[in-house]
Amino acid sequence: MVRAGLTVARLTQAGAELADEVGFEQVTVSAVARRFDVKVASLYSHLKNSHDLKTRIALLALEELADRGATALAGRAGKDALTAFADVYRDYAHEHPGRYTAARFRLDPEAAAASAGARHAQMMRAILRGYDLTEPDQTHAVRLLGSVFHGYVSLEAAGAFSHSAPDTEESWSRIVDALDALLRNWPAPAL
Amino acid sequence: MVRAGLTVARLTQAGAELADEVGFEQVTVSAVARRFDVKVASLYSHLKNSHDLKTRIALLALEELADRGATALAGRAGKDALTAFADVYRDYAHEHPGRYTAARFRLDPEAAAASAGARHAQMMRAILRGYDLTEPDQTHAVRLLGSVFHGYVSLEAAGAFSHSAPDTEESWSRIVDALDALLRNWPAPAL
DNA sequence: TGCGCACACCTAAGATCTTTAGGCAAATAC
DNA sequence: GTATTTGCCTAAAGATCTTAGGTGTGCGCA
Repeated sequence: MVRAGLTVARLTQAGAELADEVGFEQVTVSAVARRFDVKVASLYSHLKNSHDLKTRIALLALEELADRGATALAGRAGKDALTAFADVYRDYAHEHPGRYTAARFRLDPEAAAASAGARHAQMMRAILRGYDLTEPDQTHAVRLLGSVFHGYVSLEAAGAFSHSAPDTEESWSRIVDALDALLRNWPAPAL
Repeated sequence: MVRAGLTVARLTQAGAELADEVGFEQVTVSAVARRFDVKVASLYSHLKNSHDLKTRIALLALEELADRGATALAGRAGKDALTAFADVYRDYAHEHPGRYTAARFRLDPEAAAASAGARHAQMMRAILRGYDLTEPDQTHAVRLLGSVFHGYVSLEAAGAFSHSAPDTEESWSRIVDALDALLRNWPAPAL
């Protein structure tokens, strides 16, 4: 019989495609096996288990997202950088909804440490260099940016904004504008 | 044999408790049946299917959250209202992680329409009455608030902030302060 | 108080997914 | 060209979901 040429990388890739097509929740070891026209058990020489597959897809998505972020940030600063980076998140989520969901998959500590998570945080800090924030405030701002990007994209994907005007495109750009304004006038700690 | 006294409400409640104990992902029709010491098939006279159960838990969580929000908002305005409402979200997520996850379960349109989603939006609009925003900007601001609350709480729950100082408590209050400042100085549309 | 009916819960069974154990054949190594 | 590695397979057990059809309980009503 002809071998299918399974590798962890190809399985992960296929899982990511599957996620975009049918949703990350529906990604199963069986479904991936079907896609390679191979018996389910065969995947277990490459993957530890189902959770392992999902973790790998999550790590792939985080890498891709970080790569796009890095590209977007190159040669940009200030509001320009902020906008470009924000759009990377939203565009990625639109193009790859399943992968984006995967990127928010709860990773166990070891996986998290090996993930591109740190790169994401560093890029946000790089953006903030264009604004005038003291060190502790920078951390707060990083968390705010992460929250807004992640929150907006999630809610939009969940359809939370889909039943009200105006369109989400406009809200997005107005919100990014607002964040820029906020970062330029970050308030001092309350008394 | 003694009847267990199954009702949709009790099943939903049990599912919600289970979600908080072992995570929303682990909530299964079988697990709920086990909790009532009843055969799995028995639940299918009360529930349409597994998805139905999850939807009901999600609706329950959204109601509870809206109730708490309404209580918090009573007699408050401005920043006071904003802070109280924000804390409702975060506290609920801490107290009931499984339910909070459930609240973000993707609802089909009919379920969404019957959900407390509209109450949430209305409460946010009520908060914004304490700030001076024109109508379209109010919508953008509602979306921003939703994004930040949801995003922050999700990322915190996912452990995204757990490996860096300062503590998440402080970031949270500084971020709410920042939102207040932003709402008081909402920028005009970019040219 | 007793009768009948509705329905609450059950048994049975098929389908899908996960995971492990052990086997055969194809690729690779010498 | 043989030997070894290893990729993929068969087999099997356990879990979940879901449907179909059966039985006894408890309530409404006479």
